[in-house]
Parts: sequence; C-alpha cells; structure tokens
Amino acid sequence: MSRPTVHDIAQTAGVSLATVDRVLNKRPGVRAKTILRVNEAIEKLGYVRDVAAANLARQRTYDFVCVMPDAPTEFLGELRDAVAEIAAQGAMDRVRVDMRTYPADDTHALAEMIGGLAKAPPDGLALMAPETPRVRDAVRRVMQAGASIVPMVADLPTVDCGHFVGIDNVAAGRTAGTLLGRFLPERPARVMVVAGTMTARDHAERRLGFDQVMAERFAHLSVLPTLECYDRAELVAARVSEMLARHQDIAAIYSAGAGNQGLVRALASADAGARLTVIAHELTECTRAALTEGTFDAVIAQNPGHIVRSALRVLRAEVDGMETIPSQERIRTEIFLKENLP
Amino acid sequence: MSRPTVHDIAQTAGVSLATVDRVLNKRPGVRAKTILRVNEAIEKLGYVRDVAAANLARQRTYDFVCVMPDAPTEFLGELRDAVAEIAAQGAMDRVRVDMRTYPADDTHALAEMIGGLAKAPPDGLALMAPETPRVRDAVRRVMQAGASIVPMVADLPTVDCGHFVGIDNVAAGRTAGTLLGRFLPERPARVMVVAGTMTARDHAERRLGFDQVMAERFAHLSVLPTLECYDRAELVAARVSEMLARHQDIAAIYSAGAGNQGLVRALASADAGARLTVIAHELTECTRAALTEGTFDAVIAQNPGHIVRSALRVLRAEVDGMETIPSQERIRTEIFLKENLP
DNA sequence: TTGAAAGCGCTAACAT
DNA sequence: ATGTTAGCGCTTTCAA
Repeated sequence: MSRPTVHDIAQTAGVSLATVDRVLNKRPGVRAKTILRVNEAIEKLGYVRDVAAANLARQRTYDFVCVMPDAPTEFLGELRDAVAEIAAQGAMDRVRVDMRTYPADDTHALAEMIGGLAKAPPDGLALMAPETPRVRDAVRRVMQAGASIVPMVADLPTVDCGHFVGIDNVAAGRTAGTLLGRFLPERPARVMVVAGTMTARDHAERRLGFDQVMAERFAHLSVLPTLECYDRAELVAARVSEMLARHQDIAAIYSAGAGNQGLVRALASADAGARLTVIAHELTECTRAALTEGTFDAVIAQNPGHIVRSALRVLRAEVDGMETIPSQERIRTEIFLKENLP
Repeated sequence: MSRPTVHDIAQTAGVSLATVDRVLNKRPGVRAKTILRVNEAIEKLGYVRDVAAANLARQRTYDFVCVMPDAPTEFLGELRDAVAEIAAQGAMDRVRVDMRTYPADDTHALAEMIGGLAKAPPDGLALMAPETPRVRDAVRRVMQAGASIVPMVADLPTVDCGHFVGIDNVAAGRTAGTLLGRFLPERPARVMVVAGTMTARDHAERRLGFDQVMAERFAHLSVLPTLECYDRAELVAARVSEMLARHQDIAAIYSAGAGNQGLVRALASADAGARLTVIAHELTECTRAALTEGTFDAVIAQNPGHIVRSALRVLRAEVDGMETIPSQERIRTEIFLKENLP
C-alpha cells in the first residue's frame, strides 16, 4: 500500500481535510478531542507529510540576498561561483538568491549596501563581512526590518543573529600548527607565517591557534613575526623571497591567507636545496597544483559549496521558525595532502 | 515578476499546456514548427521547470533496497543508522528505502538474498558486499531483472554496474602512510599493521597503498607482516600486546580495519614510556576518544551519511536516465587530527 | 497534431 | 469548531 495522504487521515479520523491540515500545522480552532482523533489516525497510518507538495501548495518562496566581498582571491571566487550556481539553477527548492558584492576594502560602501536592504528587506541575508561598528549597525537595522541574518565564513559576534556558518579559525590554525610541527624534525628551526591582514578576524584567529600549538608542543620552533601581504600574490612573492634570503634557518612556512601563487613563485626561485615544509589554506587550483607537485605539504580547507548551501538552509530554517541540527550544519576543517586530493 | 510557469509558456507560444508538456518532455506528436515556437517562449521567459511539482504530478516513487552486512563494527553501525534514518523519515523526496542485512561472513546467504530480489526487482539496489562469484551472479540476475545497482563502500569491479560510491582505499592507505611516515622521526624503526582480513578488498587495498608510500618515501621504516584480526577487538588487543612485547623497536601502528577498542586497550596496558604514533580508520566514538586523549595521532575516514545519501542520489539519477556529476558524488577521504574533530 | 480537464498531496480562503 | 472548494506547477488520460 502506498503512502497515506491527508485524505486517508481525514477519512479514518472522520473529519475534513481542513481539520487535518489545522492539526498538522498546529493551527488553532480545533477541539482537543478532535486533535486527538486526528493524531491517532496519523499515528495509526504512519503518515509522513509530503514536504514538496506542502511547499507547492503554500506557494512560499524565500527571497534571500547574499552579500560578499569582490576581492579577486581564488577562494572568494569559488564562493561567489557557488552562490551564482545556486541562484541560477534555482537548485534549492523555492528560494531565490540575489548576490551582491561590495568593494573588499570599502566598509563604508558595504555598510551602505547592507543598510539599503532595510527599506525592502529580504527574508534572509547571508553575509560575509568584517565587523565594524558601521557594519554592525547596518546589519541590526536590516534585522529590525525583519530579515534573518546568517554570517558566513567570518563571524559577526557582536550582532545577536543566526548561527554562524563557517569554520572555527582558531581550530584551523591549531590544525595547521600540529601538522607543521609534526612534519618537521624535532630540532630548533624558524617558521615563517604569512597572512593577509591581522586586522582580519579570520587570519588573526588562525595565527592565534597556530601560536598556541607552537607554544604547547613545539617549543623548539621559533615563529617569526607575521608577514602581512594583504592577500596579494606579488607582495607575498616579494616578501617571502626577501625573508628567505635573510634567514638561512627557516624550515617551514605557514600561509594563513590568500595570494598563494606568490608563495609558489617565491619557493620556485628560492634555493632548490632548501626543501621547506609548507602549509596553506583553501583548496584552489593553485594550492592543488602545489600539493601535487610537492611544493606544499598540506592544505587546510573549508568547502565553499557546503558553506553557501548550509547558509541558505540555515536561513530557510530560521525563516520557517524551525530548528537547525547544528551537527549537520557544522562546516568541517578539512585537511588535504597530495594523497587524498578529491 | 515571479518564476514563469507552463501556463506562461503556453500563452506566449499560443499553444495548450499539453503541447508545452510534450515539448518539455521531448515526447512525439508535435510539429517541428510548434516545437520551435514553444522553445522560443521557454527561452524568452527563462523558464526553469519546477522539479518538485513535476514529481508530484508524475506520482513517481522510487523503490530502493539497501543490502549491507550485519557485522557489529561501529562504522557499519553508523552506516546502517544512516540508511535507517533516511528510510524512516522519507528524507529523500519520494524514495522508499528498504534495508536488509545479511550475516557478515555468510556470502551464501548474501547471494541468496540478492538473488531473491530478482523476482520482484526494486528500482534500485545499493549494495555493500564482498565480490564472490556467487554474489556476482546474483547481482547480475537482479540487474537483468531491471534494477539499477550501485556498489557502496566496497566496489564490485567485475560487475558492469553503476558508479561506485565510496573512497579509493589505495589512496586512503597512501594517506595513512604519508601521515605516519612524516610524523615519525627520520630514523630506522618498525611499523606494525593490523587489519581485518587481507581477503577483504578494502583492507588489502589500504595495505597496498600504505606499502607503496613506505617504499617510495620512507625506506628507513620496516613494515611488519599484517596482523589479521578479523575486526574483532579482543583479537586486536591480544595480538597487538603480544607483538609490542616481542619487538622493542616498534614506533608506529597503522590500523587499517576495525576493532580499534582492542587497540586502545592494548596501548593503555603497554609500557607507558613507549609513545607510539598511531593511525586508524573511521571516525567512531572509539577513535574520536582516542584522538582526543592523544592515543591516536590521526584518523582517516569516510562519512557514512554522505555515502548513503550519495548512493541513493546516484540510484535515482540512474533510474531517471540522468547524468550524475561525478565530482559531486565523490566521497572524500577525510583526515582528522585532535585539532579538527567535527 | 493539438487541446480540455482531471488530478498529484497539500494549503488557505471562505463558508457554515 | 469544522467543512467546502479552489488552486500550487506539472503530468496525463481522453477527445477532437
């Protein structure tokens, strides 16, 4: 026998469709006794609601906007692609996604873009943005206006909004540190760290986790001051080369930010004899190639596709007033070696 | 303006719903000229079909069965739970899943169970089974009878069936080997390997990949013959303890199979001074705890939930005669350290 | 070759 | 408090 429907329930409970629907959706206007009868029928028949049909009838569509920086790093590119893909093919059921990008370094424009949403607020806003007072205020305004907010990739701890979707960057830094420390022989050496800006929360957190592990487990390694390269490949190349030339005893490099093309270049032109242990973030064309060729030893990554899909699911759940299962929405900090590249 | 529907197309093309539907589903009985008109309308309006509504109208339901061993290892338990969960809550749209388990060591019963499906074949069969001639024949028979087959976790290379859903175990073994080799100091030492049976394809493949890496990159390590413990914790505990007592120069253990509780016990009772590097497979309660406590150094894993969801998606696609996107269905070989536990 | 109309399982006005 | 009824976007007889 095929799956029971609302009709079957109505029949066995001896009520009408409308009443069944009221019970199913916990709407008022049904006698306790009737509710009981309906629930018994539901139980007895083993009814499970056909969500697709329900959504179809409900005609509910979710109108989301996704705000992200336009910076030209590979990772951000993939993240934008992931959004674009979902937006294009309406991959997610009955959700419309409107992606808007802001100039990466212009938090003023960002705040304005977010604030602008307040007059015609979408159902939800997935947001990847640094937290500045201005941004915080703008986000709060949109929230007041009725939109659900989900911070993506970078958390917005001072705004009391939805479940953050992204990795724990302190843990990511710790992971990098552990791998790097264990890969190196147990003797004194220097370790170089390059990042975007230390004012960027995520990079700072990674560095923090990295340092924790170094201090706890690998005291024989001395970590040089972070090279801030603003995620720009040319800068990374220049500064790494210079650093490498200056210090002979650098055994490893931890690249906590973007611009890894520059790192690869610097490594290629450096003394071939000096085989360094290198760990970077995000699985991109560049880091994948570096891993394959043996230039990088490990890559710590978060999956862009998972991030945006999860963010959208969380938004949907929030709009529907449903609970999310946190364990299912937790973004994993993945480790890739040459051997386990997907 | 909201998403265009079949009605909109019918209107702009000046035809009826039925005709639009015929064109949409490439059914015969429409003049070339009319097809063109309809396609133009589709193009012009940017129509994308509402799959949920289509499936609802079609009344298509997918009837799948999932055959898996009943062995009491944690990983298999989670795999079965994942199937049970999907089966219970009809999580996947319009698919009914019937899980059947067979006695893990009885390939005769297994072959019979599979063969039995031939008389009333389901739409699809997701199968985790060792490949024996008998099994192969039974699978072929079900296939003849019209069922789509997807091998899960363990491949069925001699059967020409659907896309295998699981990890590349050679690569997994290589990953373990690389990690283990790099974690160890660069000096001669012995490495112990424990597995279920070498007749089990997956364990043999892991061992193969592991040995490749040892030979290629870590010649200073000598790998002892595999301890076959049939995935049983007591056996693992006994044999590992014995081996540890016999050889003083064992620096690391690679556990390619199940029964890791036994390994943990053996390690706990062994000489506390001997801090070994340990790498095991599958993220379970046991290995997670071992990782947290520092008993294990890394765990190589495949996600049970992903595996069954992917298998079901692949089956559905196959039944529908659709292409699967291989990159999206590839199961990842994950690496977990204490630091990046989810 | 084309169209009209009756659903699929569910929801939501609008009646009663 | 409960029932009737008309859809949601699409498919599918059955007629024309």
